Amino acid sequence: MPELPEVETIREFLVEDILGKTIKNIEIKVPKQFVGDPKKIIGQKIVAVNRKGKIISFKLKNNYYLSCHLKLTGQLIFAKKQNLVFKNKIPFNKTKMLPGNTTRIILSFTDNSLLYFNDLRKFGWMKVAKKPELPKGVDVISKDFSVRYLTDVIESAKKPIKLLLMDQDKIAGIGNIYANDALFLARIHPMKKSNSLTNNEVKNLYKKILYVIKEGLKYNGTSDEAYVLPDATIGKYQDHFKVYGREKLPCIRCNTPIKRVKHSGRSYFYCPKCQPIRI
DNA sequence: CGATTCCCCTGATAGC
DNA sequence: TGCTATCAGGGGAATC
Repeated sequence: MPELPEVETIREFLVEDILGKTIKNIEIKVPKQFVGDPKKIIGQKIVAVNRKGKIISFKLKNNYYLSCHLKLTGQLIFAKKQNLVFKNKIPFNKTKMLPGNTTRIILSFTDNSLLYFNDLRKFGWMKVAKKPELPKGVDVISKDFSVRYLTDVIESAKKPIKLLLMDQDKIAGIGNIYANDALFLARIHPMKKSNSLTNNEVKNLYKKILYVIKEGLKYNGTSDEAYVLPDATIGKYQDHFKVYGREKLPCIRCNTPIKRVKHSGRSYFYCPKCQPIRI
């Protein structure tokens, strides 16, 4: 599921691929996934490729923005021309060519290159508006995300710390993978009440959050499901998971089997020995 | 208001 | 083999 490292990796690739290009046409195959007036983007040059949290926004020459959220299974894949055969299999698509069975929206540019928005589960969206769609929270890799800010947010919340880390209205960019892994490295139980963390725990957690996000970026994100880079290659952070996705596998630190519990419809992964609920 | 559940969707998987 | 029920999950809406 695309979180900050995945979306930032996509953004960096798209700066190379489509920044400065002019949109020739848009084909919307699933109308519910596109919000706004598609005519507003036709003939417009892309003058910036931005990101905040998990949302990517293309700024257009006419000052409109095309924003995109990939949710669980969204993909943004670039092709220099039609009928391009990709070297890699595209997850959840039957062939190595696009458009595929999960292609929902297609942008074409005046140089005949294309950007495909694929999304198996149809939860993602694109939106055209005069302003970019922005999460309220502070972006994790912006300079506004400080120990001070994290402390303020944590001290004023009672909910489980993992839920807080994933709250996009507070901190933008962290999802289930990096929240679970950061808490493991910080040796904090994911269900621990936010306002029960000590100052040292918060400081340490801050470091571990930045560490796992940087690890995610270093490996071009996590491709354990649908996520691929815009060139259809895969990220590799899944080979470096700390606890996420490791239910019943030995803890990388103490060999204790990793536990997985469900709460509020989401999975919590943790090592019962390294992350005791009481400290 | 805070906490929890439902819902959107479809491929993978388990159960019979 | 083949059909059916269950599950995963970001985030907004509905409900408790």
